[in-house]
Amino acid sequence: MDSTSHLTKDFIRDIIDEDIKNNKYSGRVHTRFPPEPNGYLHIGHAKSICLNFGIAEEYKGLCNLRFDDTNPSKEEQEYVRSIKENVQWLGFNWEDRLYFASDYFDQMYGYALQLVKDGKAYVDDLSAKEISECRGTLTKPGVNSPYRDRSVEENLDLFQRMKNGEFKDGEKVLRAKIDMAHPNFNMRDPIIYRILHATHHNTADKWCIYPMYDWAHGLEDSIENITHSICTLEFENHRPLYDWFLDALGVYHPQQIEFARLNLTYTVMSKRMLLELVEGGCVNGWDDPRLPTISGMRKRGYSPSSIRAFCSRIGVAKVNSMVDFDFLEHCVRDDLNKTSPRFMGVLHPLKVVIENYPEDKVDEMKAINNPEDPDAGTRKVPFTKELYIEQRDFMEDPPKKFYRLAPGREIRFRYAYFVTCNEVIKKNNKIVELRCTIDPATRGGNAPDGRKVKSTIHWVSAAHAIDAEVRLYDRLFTVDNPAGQKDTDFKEFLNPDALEVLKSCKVEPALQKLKPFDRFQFERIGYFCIDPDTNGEKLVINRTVGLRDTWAKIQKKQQQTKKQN
RNA sequence: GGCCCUGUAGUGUAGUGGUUAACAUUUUGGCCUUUGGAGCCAGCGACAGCGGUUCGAAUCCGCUCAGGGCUGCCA
Repeated sequence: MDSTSHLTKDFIRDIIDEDIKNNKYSGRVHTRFPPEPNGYLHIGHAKSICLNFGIAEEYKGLCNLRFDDTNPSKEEQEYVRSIKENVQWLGFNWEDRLYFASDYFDQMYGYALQLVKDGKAYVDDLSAKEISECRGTLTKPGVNSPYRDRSVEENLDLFQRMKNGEFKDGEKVLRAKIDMAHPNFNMRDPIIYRILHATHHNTADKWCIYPMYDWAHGLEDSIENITHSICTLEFENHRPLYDWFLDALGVYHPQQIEFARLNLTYTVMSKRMLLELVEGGCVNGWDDPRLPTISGMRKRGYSPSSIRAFCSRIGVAKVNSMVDFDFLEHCVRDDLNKTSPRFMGVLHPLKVVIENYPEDKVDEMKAINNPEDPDAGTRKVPFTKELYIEQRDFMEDPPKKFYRLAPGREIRFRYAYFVTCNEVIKKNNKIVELRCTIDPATRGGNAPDGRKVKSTIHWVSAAHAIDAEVRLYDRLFTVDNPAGQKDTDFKEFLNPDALEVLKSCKVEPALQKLKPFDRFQFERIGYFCIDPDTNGEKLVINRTVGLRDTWAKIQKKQQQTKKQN
């Protein structure tokens, strides 16, 4: 894959290289992407997907899609559906390797039985609160449960009765017998099974005991013959337990490797916060284009390849870091620039009348579809006497360095003519119309006498324009780290201007042919895509990201120097 | 107070005992241009600190400092 191929190796690929060299796992590479189906995937998951599936591709190995569905109280089929869709959309293929942790519940139970028989696990009657109290603190060792030394026979009996539903939620748990004084909390007799009388999205009411993450995850990896179990940094302290379980059972033992999860400025990435925004109505669902969810980004107009390129280019390491949102935007512009067809669209229309142009004439101007891609060809754009241009492309009293249209000034209308503004028509002191003339000799955009103009602007024929609603998206939050502000709820930093709806935009007729999710560029404005709200009556367009805007920067600077003086 | 992990330009990464410390992004100039887009050229900008080992340390060792994680019957 072109843009997604990594330029330099990271520490994970170094480990894999070393393993292959040493013939560990007989040179196999088998990874997995193991989401819990309790929410929609976001750009942080994309990093993990690209890592796991990407490594499998590079090493000619395999990558499984596995749902880690061990907690029925939080999980839903709808999330399973969306996750599968997102992974596919990103361009990855799990082939016939779609698995559910819940498919292994029988095997996991069998392994638990083995652990009990080996005297390495026991049933504890302590309540959740008591267990917590016995666990000790960061500096004080824990104390043993009074039930820790039950006989194997008693434990076996009790555990089977737990499974048979003889006890209520929370009455008993199965715990590994490790070390209550261990400096690592995860090793202080961790809970393996809890009682939960809940209906599971996959196994329905078959089970009333459910395995805990630490017990389940290593077994899932082991059962699936995974070689490298890649997860995020917060599981570092769990690795000794991961290893302990697999060693205690004497089963196939993959290795866990941890990397730093992705953080992005001006957004939030935790499922809890995303859920809060969705359920609190701060956004319109999980696929709101303001959200960093895969579904939201898709609707916003991000291409799968742009996301893959981003994930590849940010690299993988063990330092906690915060990637600039600017970099994501750079990656999407970079990708879309090469692939997007260009169109002309006017977001804030200002009428222009060409005085020296015949009333009924329609001239088809030839426009290039994509200057980056000659194969994209050309199209015809109708030019007529009455046109719309962008309000910001005209200034009655232009400041220095404003090169666009102004009274008495000649500029170029893209793919059309040199145009001179002669008169400004106002109503209530507001500019409502411009009277201009063209130089007929400049048709196509060049003057036979070789004279130049300072700028080129886009336009749309009034008679042919399609009305469109354009939704402009901006960053979701006003601060770069909304989740990291002490004493203030992250929602306080929501950007009220993250969505701006423009109802009366005028776009060129060729847009009619596009379908929902089609991506394109409005020349001189930015990258956009068709929103699925589009129907026969209404054309709705989402802005993915604006073009780099040098004039806006100059303007900003001019205003700043004005303020200083 | 314990255990684990991590410190390289503003940001993200590379660098595995000898390099003018690299790349990308950001930013600042300039060139080019029928998108003030794209592209091209140049510039600014970093090894957390202190010791040690070594002819030589961003790299190895020690200490200090800083950041992150760990006390769910969540994952």
